[in-house]
Amino acid sequence: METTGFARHDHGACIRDGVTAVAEHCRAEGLQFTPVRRRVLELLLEGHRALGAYDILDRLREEGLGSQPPVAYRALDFLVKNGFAHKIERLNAFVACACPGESHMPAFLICRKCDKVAEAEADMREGKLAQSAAEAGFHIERAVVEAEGLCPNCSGAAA
Amino acid sequence: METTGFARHDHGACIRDGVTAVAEHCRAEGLQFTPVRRRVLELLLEGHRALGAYDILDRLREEGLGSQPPVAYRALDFLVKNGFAHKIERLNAFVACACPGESHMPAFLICRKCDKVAEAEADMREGKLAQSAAEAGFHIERAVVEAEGLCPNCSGAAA
DNA sequence: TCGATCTTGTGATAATGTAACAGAGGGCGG
DNA sequence: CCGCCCTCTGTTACATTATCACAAGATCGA
Ligand SMILES: [Zn+2]
Ligand SMILES: [Zn+2]
Ligand SMILES: [Zn+2]
Ligand SMILES: [Zn+2]
Repeated sequence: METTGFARHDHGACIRDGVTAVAEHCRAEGLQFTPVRRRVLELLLEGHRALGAYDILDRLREEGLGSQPPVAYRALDFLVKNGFAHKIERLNAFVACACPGESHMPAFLICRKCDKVAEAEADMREGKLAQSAAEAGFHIERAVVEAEGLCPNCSGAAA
Repeated sequence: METTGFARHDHGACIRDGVTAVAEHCRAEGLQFTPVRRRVLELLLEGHRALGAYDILDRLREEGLGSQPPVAYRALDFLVKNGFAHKIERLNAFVACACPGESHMPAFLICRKCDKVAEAEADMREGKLAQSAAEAGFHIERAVVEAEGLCPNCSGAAA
């Protein structure tokens, strides 16, 4: 149950660890962790915030790593397909995965004030919804769970 | 716990009841249930499926009710804002609400084969996710819950 | 009737996402 | 070394989804 992102933590290590974990997974599975893909992952890890594809593309362009939409989308597709990042449907934006490589059903807590995003575990195949889905004969395979509200920092300040 | 849409039911009544329920709510609250808004609601009720804004716009155009995107988006905004319809973020599409007017936290079961959508209740303010969110100090206000899988009809056929 | 307010018509444009194809590069059997 | 296959990249063009801005019409109560 990862809910870092709101809590204070060593964020430098957070980025380094995220990148090296993905690098190792790629090595282990024969995936190519190319410069563009690495850089996009770093950008996603940078702020525990969701970034739009075009935000990322702007950064890549500044750094000479690519200038056309497909460059950003391809890197993001790679990261999402391999479980190193997730798409936040509500925001049309992307975040780095908190536990890369492990297959899971992620849920997200999105602060509407500071836009930070934390990842949590929410297996929708159990719980009340799953139960009534099962009663209706519906078989849940995947689920998008995106909760919006106020993070601890902002709910204090906004009071 | 509404999971109609997959079950066989009197769909003619389903549409009529949906429209009249919304009409009454509008009357009670002084909202204008204009022809475009009514027609968009009918279209959404038609198939228990999510329709894109441009699908709706095409239908409106055929019927002479409007031809430019804002026409469709404004009607949809009205319906969503007043709880008569919901947006399915995963599909960038819209469905009629199953219990119009009542304030609720809807969840959706989306069949990946036949594209039908059923609405269920899933108050994310209780349950495991809410609990760990609370532990992290996060206050959930709204939630997008969209489960994808196979509906009873399709899971039999697809086996 | 008058004005305030909500609704609609319409053209333009922004934001997000894909298709298609040519070229660069690296491993690998010949 | 060469040519083949494969993945990744560069680029053009395009498709889809959504919003802005402003004028005109409809509604409703004072
Ligand atoms: Zn961090
Ligand atoms: Zn916050
Ligand atoms: Zn029905
Ligand atoms: Zn189905």
